[in-house]
This record gives sequence, structure tokens and C-alpha cells, in this order.
Amino acid sequence: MDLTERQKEITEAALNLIAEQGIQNLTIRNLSKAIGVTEAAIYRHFSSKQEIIHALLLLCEEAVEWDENLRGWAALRSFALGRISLILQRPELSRVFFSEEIFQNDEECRAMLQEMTLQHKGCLKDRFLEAQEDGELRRDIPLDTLFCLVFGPVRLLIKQWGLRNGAFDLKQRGMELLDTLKMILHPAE
Amino acid sequence: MDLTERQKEITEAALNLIAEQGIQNLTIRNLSKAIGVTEAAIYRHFSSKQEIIHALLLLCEEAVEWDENLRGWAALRSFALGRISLILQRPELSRVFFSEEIFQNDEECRAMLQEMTLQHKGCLKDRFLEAQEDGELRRDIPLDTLFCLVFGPVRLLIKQWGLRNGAFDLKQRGMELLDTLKMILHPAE
Amino acid sequence: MDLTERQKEITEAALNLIAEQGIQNLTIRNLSKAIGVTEAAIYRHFSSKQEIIHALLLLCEEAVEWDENLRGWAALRSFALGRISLILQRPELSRVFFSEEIFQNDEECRAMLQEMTLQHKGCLKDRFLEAQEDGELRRDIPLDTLFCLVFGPVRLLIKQWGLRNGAFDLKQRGMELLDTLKMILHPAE
Amino acid sequence: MDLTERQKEITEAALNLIAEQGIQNLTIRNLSKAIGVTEAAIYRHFSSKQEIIHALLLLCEEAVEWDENLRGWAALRSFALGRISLILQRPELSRVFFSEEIFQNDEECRAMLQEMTLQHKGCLKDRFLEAQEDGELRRDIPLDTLFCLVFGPVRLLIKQWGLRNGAFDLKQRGMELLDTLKMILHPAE
DNA sequence: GATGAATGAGTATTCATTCAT
DNA sequence: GATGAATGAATACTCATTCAT
Repeated sequence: MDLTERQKEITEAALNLIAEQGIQNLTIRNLSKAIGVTEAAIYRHFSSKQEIIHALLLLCEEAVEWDENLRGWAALRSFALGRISLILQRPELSRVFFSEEIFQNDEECRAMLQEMTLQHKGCLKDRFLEAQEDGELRRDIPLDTLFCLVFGPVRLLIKQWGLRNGAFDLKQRGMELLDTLKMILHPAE
Repeated sequence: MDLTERQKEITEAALNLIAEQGIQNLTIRNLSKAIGVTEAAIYRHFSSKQEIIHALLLLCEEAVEWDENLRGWAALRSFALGRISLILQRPELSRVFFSEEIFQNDEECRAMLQEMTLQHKGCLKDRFLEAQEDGELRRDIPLDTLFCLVFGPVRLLIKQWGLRNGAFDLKQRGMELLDTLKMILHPAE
Repeated sequence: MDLTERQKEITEAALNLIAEQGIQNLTIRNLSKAIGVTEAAIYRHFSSKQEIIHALLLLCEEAVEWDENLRGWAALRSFALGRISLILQRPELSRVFFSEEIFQNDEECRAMLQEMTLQHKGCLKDRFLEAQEDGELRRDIPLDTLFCLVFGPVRLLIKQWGLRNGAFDLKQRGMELLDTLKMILHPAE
Repeated sequence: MDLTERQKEITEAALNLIAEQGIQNLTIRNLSKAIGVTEAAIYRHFSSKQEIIHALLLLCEEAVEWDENLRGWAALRSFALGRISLILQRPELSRVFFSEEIFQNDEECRAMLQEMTLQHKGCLKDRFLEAQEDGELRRDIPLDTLFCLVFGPVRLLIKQWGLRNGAFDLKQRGMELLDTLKMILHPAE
């Protein structure tokens, strides 16, 4: 995604708005106030509010940093911790991240989200396979189920952290969770 | 919750609206149109839109049917399958169910949701303890983590099913998932 | 004015509403709540909100008690003190009393108020004449002006008392005012 | 008060609306119709209806022209005649002017009105003192009472004129009234 | 006498968007 | 690039009134 300076500024402001006041308060007016320009000015940089949200979503996905060169469980762990780190750096994101519901009535957004998820999944699936090959994960569990078993808990943990306004140490709990997952998903013997 | 006929009709319509068009389109106007009365008429039955949403949430929670007399893992399994059955019967609910984000800027709703979640959690925690006592679940995993490990995947599965518009057999996959969970969380003898 | 019990109850409640929350909150709904009946029930006793207000105005006028048998200045003084006493007994009335403006867009009300004023004025004019005849009031001031000179200050005093939420002793100040008026309007020797 | 052209246009229209149809019909809809724009357009110039009313009140107060350099009775007379002149030029104002009651349930407006009244009163009190010093007004009447005695009749006269739709020569009667006041309040030498 | 349900017109206010400048 | 002004449609909600029961 190539965004101009102004576009970046706008998406940043949008993110903050969502974070601080929820999606419902992401209005062009609030956005323009936050940046210090007129509402009309926004439309020089994005042709609609939708476009801003789309840019936002892309940005969110790109933001997750993980080491794609890793292999197997290490990669999966890196991905999960990457998400957690991102959330810790920018807690606002936790409101946007797993909020597919919010965009449900915007077919385009929905498609985007699905595609992103699938892309990830494709990417991640290989790592699951590797982990099975390397004897890190049980082989008697289908990939889809493995995905649920690993990322379901991770997502729920992040969500709980967001809902409780950061009431516990997400990083710590996240690492513990991953360790536990590694343990229980390890092939017996 | 005791609702009059009209109140039921209204909450039903609200549910459908959310299901079909998302929360953002749950407006009094749309609601009244859906029922075939004036907007003003709604206010004879609920004093505000908030009240409607609250009623809706309560209804959703009450809708989950599970056998509370069961013990340990059987109870947990019953709860999870109860949710899945409900979703299968009324897929619209999947949009309301895990949508804490949607109500994030409505403190009261948020509180309600949290309370409901906590209540469940309290209720469920006892079953987790029982399951540990009865040797169904490993004792070396803290309760909170166990909760994440079990209900994280369940939630994700339901969510995936909703996002993919029911593209797989949720019941089947749910039961498989629960079996897998039982297996991997079973104490290594 | 002959009002049924219920009608009296309604006008009483209306008066209290105006007193406590201003004319703008005199709605049929508030009225019915105050009495403890349905909105529809009100319409059994008055055919419209206007009619209630009209009844209210009449009631207010009838409420002023003064000794109509007195003559001259004594009568005028009695009338003024009667108003003041009434206001003291039922301070709510101060909001309704001199509020011709409130009803300005209701031609009928306006007419009523004018008529009432004129009636009073006719009645009072005779007392002014008597007072002049009896040498209590200067004869070189036209009646209309005398009326203004006496009742202008009385009204303003009551108004000030209402606006300041009864911050001074209205009765005391009223009597002083009337004494002063008597003094300055007394024929010079 | 610095108002833009549009803001002036809006307050003007508001004034006319109040004059012609009473405060109760001062609605954003009516206002926008009167000007020939959308309701939404009003909000580019005032952020709320309240703000419009506040501007209106300020405008009214600023509109009274009188010679503040005068001393004693001359100043008081100038102030009273200033009000009368204003009312004659813009009879609509008579509906706004003495309408404290209308704003009774708007605490902010009430405060404004009180402040304005007090400010005037403070200003005017000095003139009353001067008038007493200069031997124009009796010294045996307290200031507050003097204020009532002078401005009570003036207000009542203006009110009568308004209620009777300008049925008499307000200026003429006003000057007569002031002359009479001067006479009866003159210290008995 | 009173209720419950409803209506149609109205309330202030907000929204995303457009356009001439 | 940006502004100021405007729009049309929408928002939740209130009002006086009606009517069948």
C-alpha cells in the first residue's frame, strides 16, 4: 500500500478515533477535526469514507510483524507473538482487529477481511504442516482444527485483554498460552 | 425476561435486522418498517433503543440451552454444543453473539456483556474444576488458560462458519473439535 | 367556573407542572403521569390541551381574593395584597400570572387574558376614581397612568420575587411599596 | 457581538418568528424555511438552537440605545425612552424583551437574563443615586423601591402597548409617564 | 370513565457528500 | 490542496390526539 503523507495522517487519525471512541464515532467531521482541516479536504485524499476504512484494514494487516523465515512451530509462535506485540504497541488496534462483525454489512470489507484471513491461513498452513513434519505437532489432528486450536485461544486472549482494558500482562499470558499449546499439541511421546 | 407479544415481535425484528444488515442498520425506522407500524409505536413498548438492545442481549443469553445438571467435561461440552445448536437454529445470532466490539461505546451494554460473560465463566469454572478433579482435564493448566483453550477454538469455529455463510457442517466440526480438545487436554496418565 | 373533581385534579396538576418545570413541560403525557392515569383518560375531561390551559387561566384569575366592598385606595391596596398573598400561598402561580407572552400565539388565550385584564381594569378604575374623589390620589394624573403607576411596580416586584426564587420577603416589601405609592400619589396638600 | 452576515440573517429571522408566532414556533425547521435553506445549513452558523437564542438575547440588550454620559434622572429617562424607541422601531422585540418566563427552564438563559438585568441595575442604580444627590428624586425611598416605581410602570406600559398591538402612541404616553414619575418622585421641597 | 395501542406530524441534530471558489 | 456553504436523507425521540375495547 502506497499512501501519501496526508493519507497516512488520515488513516492514523481514523485509527485513533476508532480506538478512543469506537467505530460509531469515526465520522468525516471528527476525522477532519482531528487532523485540523475541513471535511471537504478529506475528500481530496480519499474518495469516500469506505476507502478510508479499506486503507485502514490493509494497514492493520501489514502491521503484524513476524519472522517469515522461521519454520514450523517457531513461525506460528512468532506470528502469534507478533500480533500480541502489535496490540501492545497500539492497543487501539485491538478494537479493529478481530472485528469482522463491524464490517459485515459492507460486502467489500467482508471480502477483504476474508481474503486477508485466507492469505494468512495459506501462509500459516504450511507452517502447521512443517510443524507436523518436524514432530512438533500431533499428526492426528486436521490442519483446520489445528488452526482453530492455536489461534482461537490467541484471539480470545487478546479480546479479553481489550475488553478488560489491559487488565493483565498480555505478553506474559500470551507466552504461557503458547507454551501450553505447544505442550498439549505435542505428539504423545 | 417477560416480554409482551409486541415486545417479542420487536426484538425478533431487531434480531433479523442485525442479522441481515448489521447493527448499524438497526434503526427505529427500519425496525418500525419491519413490523409495519409507525416509529412512534415502538416507543409504547420500549422506552428507548437501548432498552431494545438490552432486551435482545438478555434474550440471546437465555437462548443458550445446556444441561446445567451435568458435571465436569460433559457440562462444558453440553454448553459448547448448546451454543452451536442455537446458532444452527438461528444463524442470525452468530452476528450478535461474539460482538462485544459492537457495543464497546455503550458502557451499559458493555457492562451487561461482561457480567453475562463472567456469570458464565463463574458457572463454567466450577465445571472446569470438576473436570480436573474427575481426571478429565490436566491439572497443570490454570483455569483461565483452560477457558481460553476450550472456548477460544469454539468461538473461532462459530465465527468462521458465520463468515463463510455456513459453508461447512458446524455441528459435525464442533463435535470433532470437542473430541480433539478432550483428547489433548486429557491428563497424560 | 364549574369543574368536576377530575377536572380540578387535572388543572391542579397542570399548575404544578408549570410551576415546577415550566410551560414547556406541560404535556398531556406529563399531566397524565402526574395524576396517575392514561393520556387518553385526560380527554374524557377536557377536549384538548387548550381547554385545560383556558380553565387554568380562569382559575388563576378567580383565585385572587380581595375585598370588593372596600372603597378607593383601600380596595386597590386590598387587591394588590390579595395577589401577593396568593403568590405567597402558591408561588407556582407567579410563573403563570404575568405571562401573557406565553400565550401570545394562542389568539383565544390572548383574548381571554385581555378580557380579564380589562374586566379588572374596569373594576379597578372605579376604585381609582373613588380614591381621587376621596382625596387619596392626585387628580392631575389620568386614570390609565395611575393604573400603570400602581400596578406596574406591584407586578415588577412580584416578578423579581419569582425570578429570585423568593429571595426576599414579598409581603413586607409589597406593603412598603404600597405605602410609598400612597405617599407619592397623595395629592400635594 | 460579532456575527457573520448569515448569523445576522438567522437571528433576524428568529426574531421575526418569535414576534409573529411566539417562541414556541421558533423551530429550526421554521427558521430554515424562513431563510430559504435546509435545516442542516443552520448548523454551519450556530452549533445549536440555544446558541441562536443566546445570540438573540445579547442582540436585544445591545440594541437599547441610551446616552450613558447623562447624569441622574436625565440618564434614567434616556434609558427608558431608549427602550421605548427600540420597541417602536422593532415591535417584535416587545415579545422577547420582558419574557423572562419563557426561558425559565433554560438555566443558562435565565442566568444571562439575570446578569443583564443586574448589570443594567448596577448601572442604573448609580443614576438613581445621582438623581437623589441632585435633588431630583426623594431621598426617603430605598433604591430598590425606586427602581420598581420607575421601571415597573415603564414595563407595564410597553407590555400593554404590545398586547393591544400598538393601539396607542407609546412614545407620547411614555414621555407623559416619565414626566408624571418625575413629578411624583420629586422631593417635596 | 379508563386503557392500550397507534398515528402523523414534528423536534433538534448528525451524516457523508458536493461544489463553487 | 483546501475552504465555506450547502444539501438530502437520516437519526432517536416527543407530541397531541384518536379509537376500539
